[in-house]
Amino acid sequence: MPLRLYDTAAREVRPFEPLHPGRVGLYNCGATVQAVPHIGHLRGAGIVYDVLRRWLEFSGFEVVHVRNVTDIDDKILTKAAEAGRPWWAWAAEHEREFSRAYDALGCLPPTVEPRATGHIPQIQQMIAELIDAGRAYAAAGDVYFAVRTQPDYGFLSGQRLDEMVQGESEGAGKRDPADFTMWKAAKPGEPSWPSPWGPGRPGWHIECSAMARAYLGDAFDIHGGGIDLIFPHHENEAAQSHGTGAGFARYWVHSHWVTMAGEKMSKSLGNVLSVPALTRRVRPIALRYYLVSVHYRSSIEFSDGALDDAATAFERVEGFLSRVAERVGPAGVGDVPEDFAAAMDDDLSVPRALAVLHDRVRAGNTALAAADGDGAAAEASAVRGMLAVLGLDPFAEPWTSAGGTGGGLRAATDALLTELLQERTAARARRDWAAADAIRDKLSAAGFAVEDTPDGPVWSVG
RNA sequence: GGUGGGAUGGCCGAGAGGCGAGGCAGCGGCCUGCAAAGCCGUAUACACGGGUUCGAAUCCCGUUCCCACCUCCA
Repeated sequence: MPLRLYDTAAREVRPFEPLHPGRVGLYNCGATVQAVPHIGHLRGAGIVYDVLRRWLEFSGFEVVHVRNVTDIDDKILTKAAEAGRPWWAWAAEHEREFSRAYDALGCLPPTVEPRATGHIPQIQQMIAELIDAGRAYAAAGDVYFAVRTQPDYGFLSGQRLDEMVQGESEGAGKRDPADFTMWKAAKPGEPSWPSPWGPGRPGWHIECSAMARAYLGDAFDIHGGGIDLIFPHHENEAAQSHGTGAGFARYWVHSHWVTMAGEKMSKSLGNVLSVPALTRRVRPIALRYYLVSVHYRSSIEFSDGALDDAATAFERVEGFLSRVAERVGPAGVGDVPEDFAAAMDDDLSVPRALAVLHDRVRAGNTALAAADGDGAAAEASAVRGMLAVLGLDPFAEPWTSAGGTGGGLRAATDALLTELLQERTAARARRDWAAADAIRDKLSAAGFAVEDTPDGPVWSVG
C-alpha cells in the first residue's frame, strides 16, 4: 500500500504521488532563531519531519529535505537589542542551540539548511516579479503583497478575508489591512540590504517562498510545519508563490502541539521545557521515543509521568535487543513487518506501528526464553529495522557514541566486576545466599544492577 | 464573530459500526534460593442526553467542557 498523507489544503488523507517518480522534495519550516528551543519546537520542526523523511527514504524515494533558518525578523532584532548584543550574534547563538537540540534527539541533518539572510537576491527577485505581476506594490520603502489580487487566498487556512479580525499591523502606505509586508524599510539603526525600493530587510513569509523555489523549484511535493503556521505564514507563502505562477507545495503537512496542562507550550506562557532540562530526567533516545510515540496530528500533553512511562517502555525494547546481542550475537537491521509498513503508510500512524514493534519484542522474548536463538535474532533484526525508521535504533548514530558506558570504560568496569560476580557465583554454588546477596547489594548500592540469566550473571548500570 | 482540533479504562495513548491496539501501573500465576528480567492470565473504557441500526466509542441531532488559529509562534 502506498503512502497516504493528510493534506491540510484538501482537509483529508490522500494518496501521496510524487511530482517526479522516485524523488521527493520536502520543505519544512525550521526555526526563527530568536530564543532557545523547547521540545515543542523539536517535535514540530524537527522530529516529525525527520520521521517522514526517513520513511520516504525507506520507501525508496530520494529525498531532498530543506529546513530553513529564519535568521532575520522583528523579534530577533528586539531581543538582541534588549540583550545588548548584535542581532547577528543573537541569531547565530540560537541557531547553534537548535542544531545541538536537533542532533541530541537524533534528527538527520537536512539536505540543506538555508538561511534567510543568505538569500536576499532570490527574495528581491521574487518581490520584483510580484510587483510586475500586479500582485504587490511599494509604498514608503515597504513592499506589500496585495492579498485581494490572489484569487485562491485562503485556500489553505479556510480564512476568509471578510471575516478576518484584522491583518498584520498597519503600515503607512498599506491599501488593505490584510495585505502583508514582503520588504520592510529599515528604521534607523536596523540592519538593511539595498533594494530597488530602498534599504530594508525581508518580511516574514517571503524567505520561505524564495528558498523553497531556490532548492526545490516552482513546484514540489511536501511542505510542513507546525499548525500555528497554517495562518498566516503558510497561507502567505503560498499566496506569494502562487502569485508568481508557481504551483508550489502539493501536500501540506502540519504537526500539532506539545501542551502542558492543556495549553500550548510557549515562551509567553512560561511553560517551556528545554531539551537539556528533560535529558537530565531521561536519556535523549527515551525523550525521542516519547515525542515520536504520539501521532503527529495529535497534541502531546506533556507530563513527567508519561515521559517516565515512555522511558520504561523503551527500555523494554532495548533490553530485548541487548539480551539477543549477548546471547545469540548482534542482530542486523532487517526489513520491517508488513503491518508496520501499513501503519506508517497510513499517514505515519506511529502509535499503531509501535504496537507492531512491541508485539515483535514479545515474540522475540518468547523465542529467547525457549532458547530459539534464530527466532530471537529474526525478531531482533525486524525490531531494529522498525526502530531505524523512527530514528530510535540504539545501535545507530548518534546513540552509540553518546551516553551509556561506551567501549573502553565498559571493558574496564567489566574486568573489575567479574571478580565480584565470580565470588557471588561461588557463594550461590555452595548455597550461601547471605554472601551472594551481600555482593549483589553492594553492587546495587554502587549503581550496578545484577541479573541472573541462564548464561550466568549480567550486570548493567542503573 | 469566522476557522480548525479535542473529551477513550488507575495513567499515557491508538482505533472510527460488529473480534476490548500498544505501553506504563496494579492483581494472580510460571520461572528464580530470593530477586531482576521475561512469559501467561487478568478491565462494568469510550464527556452528557436523545436518535438511526440486528449491532454505535465509532453514524445523526442536541448539550456541556477544553484547546488552537484569525497579532508573534513548531
